[in-house]
Amino acid sequence: MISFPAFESLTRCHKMRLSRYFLPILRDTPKDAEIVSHRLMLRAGLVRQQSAGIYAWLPLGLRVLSKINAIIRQEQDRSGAIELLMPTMQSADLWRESGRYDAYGKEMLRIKDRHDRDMLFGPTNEEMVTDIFRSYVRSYKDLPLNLYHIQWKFRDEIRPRFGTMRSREFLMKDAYSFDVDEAGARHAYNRMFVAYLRTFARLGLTSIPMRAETGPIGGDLSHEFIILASTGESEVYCDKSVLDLAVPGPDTDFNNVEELQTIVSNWTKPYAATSEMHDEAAYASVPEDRKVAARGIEVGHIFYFGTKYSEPFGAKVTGPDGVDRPVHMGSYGIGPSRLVAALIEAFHDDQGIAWPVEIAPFHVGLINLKVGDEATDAACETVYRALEARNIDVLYDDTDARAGGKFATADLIGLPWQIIVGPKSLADGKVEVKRRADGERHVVTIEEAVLLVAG
RNA sequence: CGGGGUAUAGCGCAGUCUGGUAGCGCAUCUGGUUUGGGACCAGAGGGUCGUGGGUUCAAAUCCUACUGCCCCGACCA
Repeated sequence: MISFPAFESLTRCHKMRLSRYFLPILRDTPKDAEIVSHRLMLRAGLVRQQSAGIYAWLPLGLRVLSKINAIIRQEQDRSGAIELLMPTMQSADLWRESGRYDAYGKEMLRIKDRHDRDMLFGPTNEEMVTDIFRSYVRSYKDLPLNLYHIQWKFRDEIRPRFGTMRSREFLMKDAYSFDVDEAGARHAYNRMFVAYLRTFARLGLTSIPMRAETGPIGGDLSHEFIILASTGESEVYCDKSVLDLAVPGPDTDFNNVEELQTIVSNWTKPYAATSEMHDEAAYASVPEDRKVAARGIEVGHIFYFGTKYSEPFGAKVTGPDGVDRPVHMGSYGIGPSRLVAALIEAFHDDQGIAWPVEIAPFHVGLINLKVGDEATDAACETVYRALEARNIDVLYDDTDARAGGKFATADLIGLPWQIIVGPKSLADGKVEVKRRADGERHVVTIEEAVLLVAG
């Protein structure tokens, strides 16, 4: 099977000249944007609003989204999930089978095709994936199975707001697990739990799993993954000790039931709940100096729902005893388009965005302070080619703008490293390297600069 | 869905009360002077004033209907 990271590395362009790029920077803040991530996404040319809660992803924003998706894919694949791609448009008949065509209400965007058939823009895919499953899978030997896709969803929110944080059209990674019994489903749940911890950590985020509403099934198998941010929509309460837990490493054995259960148990032991699930009595027993009451952004949600869909859909497998049983299912969602906004909430300062290295749209911004000058042009070309040779993503500012404007743009779009080439340092054969996150600068030779940013 | 706003050049706004044929800043283009943290001078281009209907000699401006967008509340990756 061709893995997506390999596919993406074939198509990704590693270098770009700003003079030839499409990067519409806004100097002024559009008045609609209330929260900092929304402002910066518009100003840095990541997205453009096309309608209420509907956004076009501009080239720089798409690069970030793609990098997030690549990390999500790697961790989903590592945990044993398998990617497919289901359509955005779905037939209403499928949703009538589960009873959700009526139950979903106005949040579902309903459409009629030319033959007057009832269609809808999918807000989620439980029905469709269950239909796919029941069409092909007959035996317990084919389980466990976890199918996921990354696809656009539409939920006709009453009031979309906060840019891509709460949009109507949004990208979602949704995974669906199928197991022969509840014990198997619990292990499937734990696999996703660990995959999520790893995914958010790789994105540079500290995520906290919190008990969430379980719906009709009950039990303890639903968690929201929350990152702390003052602009978050959720009120959260937790025991600070959860922040010190070690994230499971890449060598985690996802087939080892005990190992995963131990990890999940450790992570769910400290108190952590959103306001809906908050238990004052339990919170009161958390030592005073470890209490955290804050706001958070929900970036992931996992839950087990047993046979809620498999039963009405007749999604059964034949067990070793020859008896057919409906499969036990769970679903697991991450919102990449929301994550872009959440990441900016977590990584910005007064000058603009400061992307974590893993998901920065480019790794390096190469700034030519005197375009047209033979020496600076030549030095920049040398750096540009050296970075290209090492497959380091570079955005080369070869425009003839003034120094101040270039610095402002570079800080705004927030690439992790800036290599600044100007006559001043070049007089000594040096260039300047600036780390965006903390502003630390080094005046070094070109060779040293390339090594420095290469890490 | 209820409440409150708003709609004039790519962005931010003035002009509306008191009707007379559209302006400012930024951005863009041209020329010049500049050039290490968002320069300066001179010139230029760009607008069915959200849409439809109405009043009037005349509508961005008054009346009316509609629509888009934003904000505040209850639901959600």
